[in-house]
Amino acid sequence: MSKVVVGMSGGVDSSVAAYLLLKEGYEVIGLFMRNWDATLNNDIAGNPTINNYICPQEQDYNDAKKVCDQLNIPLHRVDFIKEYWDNVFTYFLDELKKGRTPNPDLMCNKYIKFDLFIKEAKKLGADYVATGHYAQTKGNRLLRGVDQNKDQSYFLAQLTPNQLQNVLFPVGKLTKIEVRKIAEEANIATAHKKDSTGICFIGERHYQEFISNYLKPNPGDIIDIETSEVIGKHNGLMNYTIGQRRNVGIAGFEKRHFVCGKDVEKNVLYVCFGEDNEYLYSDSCLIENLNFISPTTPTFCTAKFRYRGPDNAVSIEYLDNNEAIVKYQNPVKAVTPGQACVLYLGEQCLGSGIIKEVYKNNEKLWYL
RNA sequence: UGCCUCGUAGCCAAGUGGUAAGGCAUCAGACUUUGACUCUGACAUUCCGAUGGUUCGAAUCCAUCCGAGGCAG
Repeated sequence: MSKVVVGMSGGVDSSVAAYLLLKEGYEVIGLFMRNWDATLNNDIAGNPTINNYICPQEQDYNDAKKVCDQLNIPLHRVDFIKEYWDNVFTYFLDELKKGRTPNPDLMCNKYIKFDLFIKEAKKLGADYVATGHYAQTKGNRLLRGVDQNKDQSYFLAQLTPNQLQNVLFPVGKLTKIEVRKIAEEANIATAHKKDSTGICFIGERHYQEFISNYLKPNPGDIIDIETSEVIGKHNGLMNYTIGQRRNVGIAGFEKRHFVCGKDVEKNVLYVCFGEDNEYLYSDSCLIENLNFISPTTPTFCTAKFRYRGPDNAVSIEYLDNNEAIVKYQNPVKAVTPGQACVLYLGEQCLGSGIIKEVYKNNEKLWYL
């Protein structure tokens, strides 16, 4: 009988994953991992649960334990708090300092869930490793999850084929509604638990307050990129991303404002007005850390520039150093350095790169 | 000092006699394993710089005062 270690997060998806694997006849072992400790990590300001009697990570463990008891499978536990800090959170902060918009969850999957976690699972004798991700594997290829609305392949697009070897995503062929239904019918304890959101393992936070625990505020000017007028003060470039409208702190203008750029040297935040302002659009970008999951490297495919963003038709020019130029068929709004450009061919997720520079009419956008 | 303009919620800003548009911000919520984006709802209950007056009735007309800016000097 094949042995599969399931990453139990304490949510419905991994609970149902374990349940389904049991029904399929696997020997199932649960493994819970904890990667964030608010006290150790000085996560104080903007933490809504800091004063709770029981912290959310422990509550999640208790939920995972409850489910494993129900399913009559063992639950092991491992802490990667230091590793998460070193590999994911440090990267996150470094990127912010550069004025970019990092995506920590991609790195979490690359360095923690599909690396350290898998190694831990192997120590437990795993033939396979499973998680509750909405994605599908085909051999060591990656496919989108069937539920278009929940598809999480975007977050997995920095994994290597090797990392996807012997990985199972049991809920990837289901919709969220079906997963909830299965959980209900099987009376699984987490059947009605709310979906988790926010940075994985950290949770929802008041973003600016959360960051203030780690990066000092650094106020500077907000400038209207079209008139060069100073129209306000920002409290640190790390608090803003391209395309952002809320929490910018300026008001009194006819049209809606959007963040369209930042200058780390001058400590300036650029904004523009109107939903379709030209400064928000680009027609190509340079990506780095190009990672291919698929063995084929096509010239034409589609690309997502943000999680849950639309698929855009693109063409690709491959360069050296794991870099490539991605040209979009139509201009795209708010393509942001630091975010992942994830490439798809139909349902297959080909791989991804991290957006490094953004261009329009063959010129690098000076304000990004 | 003479003359002129203006003073509406946190910020812009309609409304010039009939009983306070709208936008932005903010707050709450939906959506969401990245900071978004998007969507929904709330948001000046005697109040429109202050005080008097005209009027059935004024933020809208008149007077004075306070405050901001401009022209002349």
